[in-house]
Amino acid sequence: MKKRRDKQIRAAKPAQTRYHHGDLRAALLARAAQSLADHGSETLSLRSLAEAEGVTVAAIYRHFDSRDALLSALVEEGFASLTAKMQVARESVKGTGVKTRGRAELMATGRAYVNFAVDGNRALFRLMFSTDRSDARKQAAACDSTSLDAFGHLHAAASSAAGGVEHIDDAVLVTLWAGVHGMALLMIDGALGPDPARAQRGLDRLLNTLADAITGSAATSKRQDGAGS
Amino acid sequence: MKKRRDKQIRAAKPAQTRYHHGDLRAALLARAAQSLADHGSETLSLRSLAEAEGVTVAAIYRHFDSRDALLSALVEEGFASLTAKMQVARESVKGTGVKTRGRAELMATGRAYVNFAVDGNRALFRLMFSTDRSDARKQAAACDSTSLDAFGHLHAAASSAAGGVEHIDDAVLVTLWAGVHGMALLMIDGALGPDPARAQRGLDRLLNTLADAITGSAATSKRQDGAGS
DNA sequence: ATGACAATGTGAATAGTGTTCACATTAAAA
DNA sequence: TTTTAATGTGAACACTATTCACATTGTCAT
Repeated sequence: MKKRRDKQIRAAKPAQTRYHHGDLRAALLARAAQSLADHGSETLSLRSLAEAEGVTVAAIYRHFDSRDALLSALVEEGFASLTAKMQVARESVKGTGVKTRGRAELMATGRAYVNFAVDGNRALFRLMFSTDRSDARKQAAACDSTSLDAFGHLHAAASSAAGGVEHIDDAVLVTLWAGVHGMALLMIDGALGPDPARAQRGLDRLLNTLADAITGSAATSKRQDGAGS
Repeated sequence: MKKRRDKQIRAAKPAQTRYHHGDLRAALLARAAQSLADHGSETLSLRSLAEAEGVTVAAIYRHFDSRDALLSALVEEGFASLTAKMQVARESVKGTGVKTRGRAELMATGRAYVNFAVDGNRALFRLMFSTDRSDARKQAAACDSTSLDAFGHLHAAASSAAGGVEHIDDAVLVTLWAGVHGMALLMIDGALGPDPARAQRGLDRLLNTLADAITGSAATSKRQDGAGS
């Protein structure tokens, strides 16, 4: 069977057949995001998008230069959403003790990174870090701004974990990013098996280990907090 | 510009126009692997593959059920190659001291994982961990066998690092896998910037930190070995 | 209000794609 | 040698993205 680009995205609302749609660009993005979440990025056709919106394919090209451009717009939204979620997670950490609060911030931020990817944004997350879209301009810009925003939040959280101290070793930050990034992708791809608790334990261990490395404390091998159930 | 599935894969050798190709399946796989490395997985067309091999598109379907099935065959080759490289790397570690040798094995295995992905297998590596190919059967099998082979090598290396037969905590292993996996993908996607040394330092720090966590030793924050120069 | 103009949507056409099918050719088995 | 299974061919089908000349509409200055 051929992997069709899904035809029946959603039946369009009546849309009193007026010539101009009103806000087509936003509508297309919303429906594309839905289709992306439902069926992945490869099977996402401009034709079905247009049909679902009660509009012609060519109309899409008044708002996006190409299919890749539309995907890039979704990616941009995705990065904004990711950084927002990380920020919210970090700021919503209550706690008095400086050290324990820093660790909690680090863990909340890391969990937010992974949860964003796993909770309803699997295909989007993969797309966000895929470089083979043809518009390298957007990608370069994204790498220097949006993507690094996420990195910035990890950096800030790590700083808090270090007790507000500046200048966290870059190698540690890269390790942190790689850890949460890899965990997110392994979970998305189902490589860790069907048990979600396994990934959860792994993530907690990862963040605790890195928090220990950052604060310089030791004897973390037996740590279990946060993984409780 | 449309993202064409590349037309000019390679001019076919004369191929004395005999009706039967001889070993079409292998030839297709080889050329597909080349195209994958050169231009990514999305732009890989059966038509160009067939043309390059001096054969008709339909002939491909005598050897593969679908395009996805061909890609899955490449994925299988990829996992075999990855695990082989990991094994070679781990076995080629010389050393007398039990502890230092274990650590060296862990680092060699982890580096092999990342190097496989980065050195000429970028698109393949992404494909290997992509779940949206339609043949879920192969994927499930791959998850239970080939993919877990790689995990097995990480496990063995971690065991060595622990100084022998110890029972390594699964959460630590997952952390290890996530770390090298994420590092590989961040490097592939260029998220770490143009400086390769940065990723190298990050990877070394990651592996050292995890080796410390496994052996239970402490005070590793200042460790620098392996990241030399 | 009216005209000019830019924004937006339409159809049709082009070129490329995976997949299937009846048929042709060849190698291997009986 | 005859039969049979494997392999390759051409032509279709149903998709896809992209582009183009053209039609319709909202907006803004006159």
